Amino acid sequence: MSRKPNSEQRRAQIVQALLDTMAEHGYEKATIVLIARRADLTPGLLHYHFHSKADILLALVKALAAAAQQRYLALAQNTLDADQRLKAYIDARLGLGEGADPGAVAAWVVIGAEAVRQPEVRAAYQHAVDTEMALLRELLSASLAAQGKITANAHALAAALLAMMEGTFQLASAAPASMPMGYAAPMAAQLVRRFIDAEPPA
Amino acid sequence: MSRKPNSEQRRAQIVQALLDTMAEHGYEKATIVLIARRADLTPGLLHYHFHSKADILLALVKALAAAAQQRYLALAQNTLDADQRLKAYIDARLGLGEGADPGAVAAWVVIGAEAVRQPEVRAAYQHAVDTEMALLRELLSASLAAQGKITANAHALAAALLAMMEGTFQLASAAPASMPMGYAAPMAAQLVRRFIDAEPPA
Amino acid sequence: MSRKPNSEQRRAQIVQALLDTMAEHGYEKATIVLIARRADLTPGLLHYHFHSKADILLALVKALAAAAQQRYLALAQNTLDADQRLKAYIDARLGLGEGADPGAVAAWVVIGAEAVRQPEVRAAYQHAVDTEMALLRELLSASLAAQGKITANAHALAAALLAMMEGTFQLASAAPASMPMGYAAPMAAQLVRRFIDAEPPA
Amino acid sequence: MSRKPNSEQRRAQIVQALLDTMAEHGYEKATIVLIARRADLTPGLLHYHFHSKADILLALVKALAAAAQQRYLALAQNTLDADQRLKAYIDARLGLGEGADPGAVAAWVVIGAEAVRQPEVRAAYQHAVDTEMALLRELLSASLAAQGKITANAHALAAALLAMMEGTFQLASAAPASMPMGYAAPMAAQLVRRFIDAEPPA
DNA sequence: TATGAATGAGATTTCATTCAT
DNA sequence: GATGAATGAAATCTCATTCAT
Repeated sequence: MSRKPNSEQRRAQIVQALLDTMAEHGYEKATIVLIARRADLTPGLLHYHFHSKADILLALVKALAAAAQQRYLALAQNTLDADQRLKAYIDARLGLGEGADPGAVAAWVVIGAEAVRQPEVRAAYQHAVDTEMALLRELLSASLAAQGKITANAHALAAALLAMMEGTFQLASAAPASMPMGYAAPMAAQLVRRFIDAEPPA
Repeated sequence: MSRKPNSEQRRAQIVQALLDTMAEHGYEKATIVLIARRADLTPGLLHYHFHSKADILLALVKALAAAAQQRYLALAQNTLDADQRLKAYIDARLGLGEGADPGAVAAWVVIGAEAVRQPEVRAAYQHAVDTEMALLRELLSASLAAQGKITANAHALAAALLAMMEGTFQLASAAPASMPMGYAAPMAAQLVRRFIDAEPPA
Repeated sequence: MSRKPNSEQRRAQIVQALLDTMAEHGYEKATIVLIARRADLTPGLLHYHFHSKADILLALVKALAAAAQQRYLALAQNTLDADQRLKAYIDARLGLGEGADPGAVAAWVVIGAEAVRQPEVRAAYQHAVDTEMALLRELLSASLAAQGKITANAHALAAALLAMMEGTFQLASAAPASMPMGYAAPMAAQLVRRFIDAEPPA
Repeated sequence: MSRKPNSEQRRAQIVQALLDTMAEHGYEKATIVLIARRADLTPGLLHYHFHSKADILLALVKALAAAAQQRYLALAQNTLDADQRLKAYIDARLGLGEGADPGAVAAWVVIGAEAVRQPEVRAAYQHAVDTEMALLRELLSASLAAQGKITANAHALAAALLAMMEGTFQLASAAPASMPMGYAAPMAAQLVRRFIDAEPPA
């Protein structure tokens, strides 16, 4: 409201700088000075725009969650059939599109670990997970229903798929050399497909 | 005359204290003082037995990897058939047995994030991942072969399954409230089972 | 709007405080807290202006070397004849003028010992020695030439004179009670004088 | 007296280890563990044979001073004439013989710096300097007298020569690359020779 | 808004010395 | 004599946060 015009831009700039710095150094070693340097700002200014370093992290978690939500909305707009939407979703998350921003992926992994100990981060992380779970469940239920299958296992299947996604991020960030390239999206799609095919009819 | 060395037990004690402390506070906030207090030792003694805090972490990574390897060996001894061995493996990793040590799981998640930025941790983490991948691939290949299926996709399937496991640990540690309980092991088993069933014959 | 930088004066202040503290306690016992106290600053601030304690030492070495260089320039400006310049130089270094800052002399002695083990200090120390050697050689060559003597031994003579100077500093700092007072400058001048007189003509 | 047979040998072993370690790391960084390792002993044993680390240093200073004294006695035994004895002394101190143990030279330089701040070391250092001064003065007086010269300046000349020696050690240890090789002994001898030659007759 | 110096709490690490065995 | 673990004090360094300008 009373913020000067460039405030929002500054905040975004700082949040992005935290993302970049965290992907490289982790959260604790992403010092205010390093973040400021990356953002091409001065340390003092970061505390003008954010109350604390933890606040920047929180803003980042929310920004990443919002970006995911955004991708969902873009996806939901298309009036594709259920199977195509599910396929598109998996590709968006695990395909080359996601791999195109390894920094965000690494930052997300670091955030996941911070969620283990920081209650506020955990809350934001859980909220993002809940949102994603709801979306996934919806996509899977629709796909199951379209095949005339029971939807009772949609929840558990969504959880397994989400875990696979999070684990893929983890492994891509921490052990890229050990994983076969490009395996994730097609294999996930096929696992889901065959699971659905084998489900009993409704 | 001379004093009896007790380094090995002290080191184990310290490593265990790091595990406990890390599970609760993360790596950076697991200070030497906290670790020492948990181990009921003085801070100086930690640096007598380990060169640095990073060294304790490295020892922990190796200990956890060795423990996993140990579970594999125990498993391999049993002369179960391929399917039973695969099922037992998944249960051991994702079932209640694994859940019985949530501390180790949380520590592993934190280690995964540290691997993003610490080269030496990354190397040890990757080694553990490689070992696990090799084991998983062997189990899956055997199961596929036993069904008379092609084994070409064993590698990608192993990667997907490993990702699902790592992601399950992550979600169990950081967003336990959001996940359906006990979903992981049976759902993973079923996904793999149906995938294998749908593979073409060799 | 923005704050005016004062780093240069702070750095000089800190370097001077290290000099004072080192002259009294040596390098290792010149702790950050002691230096800060002497400079009337907080310990943290020292690390804001210098990366490490070793960096302060390096700055001190360079400052002392620069001060010596400065004295040379002031000396060179005077258009005295060769003999007078040489005499003035020896007096400036070994006479009461130099003795007027026993702190700097003691600090220089301590630096010489640190140069034995710290490569970066050694490099800076060597550079100072090289500069001094070049100057001395020039002064001696001019004096020899003015007398019509060969200048082949100017280098070795310069080395001997420099050694005498360094040793005088050492003895003045570590064993002042054992040395005859005020012997250094006149005796050095006379030794050089008689050496030159006895050199063969060019 | 009541010490066990190997005590003296152990002490010598430890003192030598301090010398070696100090030459490389300086006094403060020559830790008990490093010294013990160099002596192939255990840390605890060092404090059995010496009350404190400072005590080992003191023993080292005395050992080095005694070794110099020893060289004097060996020298004095020879019934050379005054000039030859002086020449032999300078060679023994500054010639290749001395350069053959650069470790002892470096240790002596470090001791000189420690003498700036440690009273007990200073006392021992001064005693060594006094002894050396007395010897030098005697040699110079004898040489002057043998030439029929006045001996009034023997003290100041001895001081200058001692300073040159100490400075040579300093420069050889801290700036070896900057000094002409082998300059020290012949140049010192020549400086003294020409000084004496130019002295007035008694 | 913006700067950058300044603070102070706290972290890791070092190490002489002690001491039970 | 000998060992090596243990202690505790102290050192360097880090860094989020504050604040005068």
